[in-house]
This record gives sequence, C-alpha cells and structure tokens, in this order.
Amino acid sequence: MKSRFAPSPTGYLHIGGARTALFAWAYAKKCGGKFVLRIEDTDRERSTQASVDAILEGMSWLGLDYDEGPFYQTQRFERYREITQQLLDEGKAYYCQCSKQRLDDLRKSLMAKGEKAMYDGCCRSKNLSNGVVRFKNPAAGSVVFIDSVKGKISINNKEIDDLIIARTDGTPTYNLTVVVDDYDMQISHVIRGDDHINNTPRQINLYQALNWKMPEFAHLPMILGSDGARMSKRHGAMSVMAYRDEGFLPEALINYLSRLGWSHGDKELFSMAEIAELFDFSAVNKAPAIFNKVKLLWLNQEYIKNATPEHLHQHLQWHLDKSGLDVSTGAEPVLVIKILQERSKTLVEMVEGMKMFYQDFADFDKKLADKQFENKEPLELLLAKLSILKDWQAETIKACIKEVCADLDIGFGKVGQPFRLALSGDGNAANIDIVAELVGKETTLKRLQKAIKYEC
RNA sequence: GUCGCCUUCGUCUAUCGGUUAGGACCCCAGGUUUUCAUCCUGGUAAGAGGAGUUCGAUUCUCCUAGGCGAUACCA
Repeated sequence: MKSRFAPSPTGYLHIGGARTALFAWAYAKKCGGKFVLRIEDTDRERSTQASVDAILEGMSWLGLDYDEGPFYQTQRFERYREITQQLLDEGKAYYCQCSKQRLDDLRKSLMAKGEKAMYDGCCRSKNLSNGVVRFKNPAAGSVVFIDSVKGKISINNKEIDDLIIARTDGTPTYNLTVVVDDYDMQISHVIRGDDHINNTPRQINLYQALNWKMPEFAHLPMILGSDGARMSKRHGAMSVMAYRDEGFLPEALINYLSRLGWSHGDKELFSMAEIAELFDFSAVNKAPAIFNKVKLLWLNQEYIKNATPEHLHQHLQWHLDKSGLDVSTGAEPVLVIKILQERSKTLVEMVEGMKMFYQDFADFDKKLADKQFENKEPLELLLAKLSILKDWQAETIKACIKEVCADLDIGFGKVGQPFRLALSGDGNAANIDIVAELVGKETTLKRLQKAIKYEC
C-alpha cells in the first residue's frame, strides 16, 4: 500500500491540503504502507520555490513525515514526453491547433444551446504534426468506479471531451502527469480533495489507454469557510503556519483536522498515533465540513492543559523569540508555564501571561487600580510583613497575607485582589502566593511600593 | 447552461430499518474557587421538502430545492 500527497506549489500549505495530507498519511500508517510527497509543479507560471519551502515547512511542523520524496514533476518531463509520444504513436492522442478564439466561441455557442461546454474533436483526424496534444477520449460507454468515500460514481463518456495532455510548448498537463506519476511511483491509493472527482474518469480512461493497473480512489469532501462558502482569505487564516503564529500546537490542529470529515464514535481527542491506528475511509463523511475556529481553540486549550511544561516550553520558544521576551533572568520558565497552562487558550496568550514574571509593566489598569488601591492600608501592612520575610515561599507569603487579613479583620479578597493587581498590572494572574514567589521578593516589594504610590 | 457530488442540533459528528435521535464545541443556568481561568452539575437545540418501499424509516429508492465542485494550453 502506498499513498501520496501531491500539492502544487502555488501558495502555502493550507488547511484543506493539510487535512488531505493527514488522511493520506494516516491511511498509509494504518496499513503499514508508504507515504509519498510529490510536488506538482508543471505550471511554470504559478509555481514558486517559496511555495515549495512553505509546504515543506508546514508538513514538518505538523509532523507529517513522508517515506519517499519530495519528487518534483519538473524533473520528470522526459518521462511525460515519452508517454505522450507513445499515445501519439498508438493513435490514442493527436495534435490540435484550434485557436483559443475558436475554443472560446465554441464554448459560448454550446452553452447558449444549453449543452455542455466541451471540445468538439475538430482536429481529431487532421493528422497534424504539432500544436497541443489531445487525448482521444472514448466516445461511448461510461466510466464507473468505486470511490472509497463516495461510493459508486459513474460518468458517461459523452460528458468528457478530448483533454489536452501537452501544451504548445510541449510541457505536460495535470491529468497526464498524475496518471504517469501515480503509476510510476506505484501509488495504490489516490487520496485527494473531491474537487478532483470530475477529473477521475478522464484519468481512468488514460490508465486504460496505457493499459495500466488502476489505483483505488478516495475523494475527501472539502473544508468550507464559516459561511459555508469555499475557504478564502476573508474567512481568516488558511495557511497552516498562520496557526503556529497564532499560538496553536500542531497536535491540536492535527486533532481538529482529523475530526473534520472523520470520526470514531464519540471520541474527540486523538493523538497522531491514534489517528494512524484508527483512521478508515468507512468513517469518512461525504459532505463538506465547515471550519470552526472556536472548537479548534478549545482543543488547543485541552492540549495546553495536558501537555508537560517542558513540551510547551519547546513550542513556546518560537513565540518567545518573536516577542523578544528574555526569560533567562527570572523564574524558571517551566514553573511559570505550569501555572499558566490552565489559563491559556494559545501559546500567544501564554507568552502574554509570562511577561509579568520577566519584565515590568508601565502602568496599572486604571479602572481596576482606582478601585483596588483606594484603601492603601492592606498593601502597606503586607509590604511591611513581606519586607522582613526571610523564606520567600508561596506558603510563607500566603501566611503573610492571612496575617494581614487577621490584623485588619478583613477577607482574603480584600488583600489578595489589590496584591494581584499590584503584581500583574492588569489583575490577571493565577494563585497570588505562587505568583509572588515566582516574581521574586525584590520585584514584588518594588511593585507593592508602586501600588502604594498610585494616586486614585 | 450542462454534468458530477452532497444534505442529522448554529458548528463538528454518532446512528449502519425499530433509540426518549447520542456525544463534542458554542450558548444559557447553577455549584466549587484567591480575580480570571480550570473543574463539576444541569439545560436549550437537528434528520431540507415531497412521494414511494416496508409492519416500521434519519437510515433504502425516486423527485424537487438548496449547497459545493467541474466545465482551462491550473492543479
């Protein structure tokens, strides 16, 4: 068994492509087969090296490792030419010199008549010796195949015209190259988006003309934008790497993507290993799915909550570097990460939460400060007690807070809240005693003084 | 226009002829809690419409509607 992911390098690796790659990868793993990466760059106009790099980076970030490749179609032009020539020699393809203008007019007049717009085979028996090369599609009968997710699909050959397999400049086109490559690379399972369903019968006819064994086909439904329309920029991030930038963990994105069109009973959380073990086309939906970022966020939070601080630290490094936050001088990062795990939906949020431990903030949140710092007494008393505290530990700090409460005969909140604001600046922090311990004695005292000086 | 594919809560989905149609996200209401968050409990919410087949249809068939896709010298 061997599957492949065959993106064209005309942009970054997007969500839909990633999901296709994931399923192809998962099925290969499940079968103990191989997974191949092939770059379909025959369109010289639109393909770029930057896109190739972006796709490779996306695959690697997601952890979608491939056993073979990446192969590049531009390096196989000789092979395509050979097959095209063979088809020509066997009378299964022919040259066509119809102008774009004629093709255009033909299409328009056909549509005006309410017929399907397709090439009329004008040059079929002209015996020309140059121009584009068209494949002679069978005129009668129909193509029937069993798709692993859609079931039986049949299309009448009357609906398929003679497709171009080589352009005027001799370069091959998509339908020819996929067939040749999938055959040469011994791909047993062609797994791709269902926007390719309509191409499949053409390709099957090519397989038959070449007398090649056909692979299994599995067409995955599309992923739609939030309004049910095809995904586009206005739906938010489409690029896989944009999700890293926004603070998502690759395992969360993978988990989310796996559940778009696939399911395994009521199970929601899947590790990559579980996906590889449980994935099957029989549980893949036929209908397109709408991408829902809110659920992705929930998943991301689940993964952040349950990850080890060390693992999080690894992924956090990229964001730390980006934000320029230096964590080498303050508390041990994993300790800080630990207390932020339950309160961060994304890694970006986590970096935000880390800042108070490593750098000072400019001002207190005014609205909160006016309220919390109105009565300075608790803060002053707390400062006095903490100043002489020798053993700077969460427990001892907590004891000080409780003493203040007792001395002043007030509740924990009356001391804890102002203290929290004094330390964080925005009032956002976890258990105040632990936070104070990690912020450190010197900084804590400094911030308390700053809070006491605050004028409401 | 033509052809192909698709259609269960707002969203992702379970159900493989017989269920009070289940789970998850979101949302709402409670509870725990040192803010926020987490956590716990409960709740709202669905089979596009119409014909058949059947003792019985969400499930099988057909029609309609809607959505998506293809109709390129793009992939």
